[in-house]
Amino acid sequence: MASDENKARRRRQIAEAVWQLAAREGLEAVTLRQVADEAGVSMRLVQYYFGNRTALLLAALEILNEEAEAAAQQRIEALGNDIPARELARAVLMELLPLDEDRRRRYVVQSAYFVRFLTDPQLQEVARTADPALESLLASILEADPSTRSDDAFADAELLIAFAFGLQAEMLLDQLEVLHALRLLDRLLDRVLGQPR
Amino acid sequence: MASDENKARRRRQIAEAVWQLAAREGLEAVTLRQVADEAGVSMRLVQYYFGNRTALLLAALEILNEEAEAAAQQRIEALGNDIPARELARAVLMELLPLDEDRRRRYVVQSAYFVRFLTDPQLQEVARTADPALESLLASILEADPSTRSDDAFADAELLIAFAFGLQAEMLLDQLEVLHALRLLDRLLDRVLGQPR
DNA sequence: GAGATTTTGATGCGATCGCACCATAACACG
DNA sequence: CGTGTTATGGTGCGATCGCATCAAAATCTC
Repeated sequence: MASDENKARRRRQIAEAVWQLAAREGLEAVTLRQVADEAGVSMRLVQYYFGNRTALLLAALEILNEEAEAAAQQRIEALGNDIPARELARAVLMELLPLDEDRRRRYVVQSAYFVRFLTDPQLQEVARTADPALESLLASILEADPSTRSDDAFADAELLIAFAFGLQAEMLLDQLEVLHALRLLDRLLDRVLGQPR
Repeated sequence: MASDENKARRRRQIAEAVWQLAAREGLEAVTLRQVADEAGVSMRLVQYYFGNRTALLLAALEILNEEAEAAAQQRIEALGNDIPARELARAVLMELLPLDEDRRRRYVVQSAYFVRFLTDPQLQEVARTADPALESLLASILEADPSTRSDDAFADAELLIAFAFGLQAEMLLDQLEVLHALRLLDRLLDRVLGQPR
């Protein structure tokens, strides 16, 4: 039936309202009534599609993560296959930075969920199963680089990703300009992979 | 008058209740009634000492930051003056990690405020004026190290601190063990300062 | 012990919250 | 065309929120 994709579209539309509200006023402003207003639908519809508020917040996060991964993969694949490993690793790490309004909004929302993970034991499981694929991906990229002889590519990947998350937070706070952040990223890549030139 | 320090004690006691609640159930659970219960005083007293909820949250953060800085400074000064620059830098960075319950609770609370900074324009100023001293401190430590010839110690300091913040987040999520985090920190120090041995 | 300060109590007001109930409009499909 | 699923709107209930008001204890200070 076509109603399935209509259903998915509706859910996405409502989830988008959740993101918008969360990014603008925080997760505690994500009430059923505000979400309904933001999405331009009735509060009853939000209940119809997601049940209760907890389920709404959880589903909105899942949809956000799906779209984020799809967008990141698309942006990286657009670079082509024949770029140097260093450039590829750089692109993966840059994906974690709020370099446009889309990603900025996304990481603001993710930060809000991050804090909830720290106090809500029910959500804590979701956080743990979300990321480790990222480290593996980056590690495999680093290992494929002939010019790099790292004794532990996975450790380097973990190191780089932790650094990128730190940059992300400081950029969200407007403590760090884009160009400055990229300069630090390149500096770290130099230290970890060896000078490129 | 001695009432001034009594007043400060009372404010600290109530602020402590704010931290406890925020670390356990998040900042949105910090209501005047809950804070009063947690502190073992009447709600009226919380109003008496802090006025409204906004002022309470702001004051609780300021007191938290003051205590954090004092504790960090004390812990670092306890190391003595004659330790190598690398060890000193390592100690400064370790101070940013949740290595005991005190710091864990503190960084959970700070993370909650961090997210509020992203949406509350009134608080955004506080975030910007909080940290830059940390980078300067670490940069001066790095510069004092004769075995290090960095072209830009401040950039190295920024890099290391961003990385430490990333570690902090992953540790708070229990995605990273303490020993693993310290191994990554040492690995990065090797890359930035040069191998120690 | 008088006077100032600190602390508590009871209580109410308007607003908002999540959630549920009921009725009905729009639409798909045999 | 009738029937059943899907989608929508309106509305109220109990709970909680921040904040305020009026009054009075309890404690401290000199």
